[in-house]
Amino acid sequence: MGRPPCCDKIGVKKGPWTPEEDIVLVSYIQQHGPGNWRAVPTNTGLLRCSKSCRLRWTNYLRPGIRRGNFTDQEEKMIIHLQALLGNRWAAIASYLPQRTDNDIKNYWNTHLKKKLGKIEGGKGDSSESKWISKGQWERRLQTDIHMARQALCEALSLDKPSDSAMESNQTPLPQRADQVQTTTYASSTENIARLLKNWMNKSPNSSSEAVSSDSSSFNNTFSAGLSSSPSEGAISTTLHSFNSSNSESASASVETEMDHEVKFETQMPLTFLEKWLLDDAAAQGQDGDFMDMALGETADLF
DNA sequence: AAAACCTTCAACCGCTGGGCA
DNA sequence: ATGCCCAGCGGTTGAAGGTTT
Repeated sequence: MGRPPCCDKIGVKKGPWTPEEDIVLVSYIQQHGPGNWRAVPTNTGLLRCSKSCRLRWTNYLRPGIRRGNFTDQEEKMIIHLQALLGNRWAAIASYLPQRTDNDIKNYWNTHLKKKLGKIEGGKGDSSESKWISKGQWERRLQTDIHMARQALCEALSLDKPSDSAMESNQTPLPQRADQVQTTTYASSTENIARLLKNWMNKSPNSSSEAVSSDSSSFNNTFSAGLSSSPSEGAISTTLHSFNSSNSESASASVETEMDHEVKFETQMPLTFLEKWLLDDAAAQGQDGDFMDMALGETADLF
């Protein structure tokens, strides 16, 4: 009874991914773009189920992922959004395009929950219980509507040539509109270079000098390191073509993420979000307590 | 030095909902 | 209208590394 497994368990590998597997997956997506995950194990020869491939890509190999410590701003935003949306990590992650939902979820469970727990401990009741008592689903629904509206606005504004967010070149990172491709390229390069670096370091035959996280040297490394791979032909394609094919044939979600990334870096999303939420609440004139609760509680924490 | 305990996070599991025949 | 397939999501697990005793 029950739902059959997504893939037959026989011959399906589980556990941590090896650099070799990563490279095969990346090279496949390089050619075909993300999506149609069902076909990925068949076409690549990877002994992984489609879910595992998708997860590996979205949580680790996807371009634009930032790893490491969360900034104060990111932390505040997560707390903020969690108060508004609950444990809807994918929705929260859409406002932190450099972070995966899995990362945010882990960070919440390992860091923020404790942090909040300490602070809330002195206050008595938890914010969660408040939520339930105040009609959580109605509010979530409202938030969903707001999010949809915002997404539409953003989508429409992308077509405008003079987006103020795009004009900013004061950030240290290359984030102008004409540099988005470069950024994407660098990000994916960094991800893959990192895994290659680890791979090379682990390999007794390899020289650590051969690998650099510098994107300019990556292509050489990439082809050199893979000359014995079974899918050499696919892999020898440059990452530049990966980037361009990705941007052309990849799913809309990837493009949206890139667009989010540009805006995130240049526009202080927390204030933007707050303004949006406050404006909306004020316009409706019926949810002041909701905003007070969401913003007030998190504001106290810092 | 080593055992016990704790923390982190990558990966898995199972459920849900949308698309399609 | 119905059932199947698939992608996506959130909760959970467990291995690995770090810290404490």
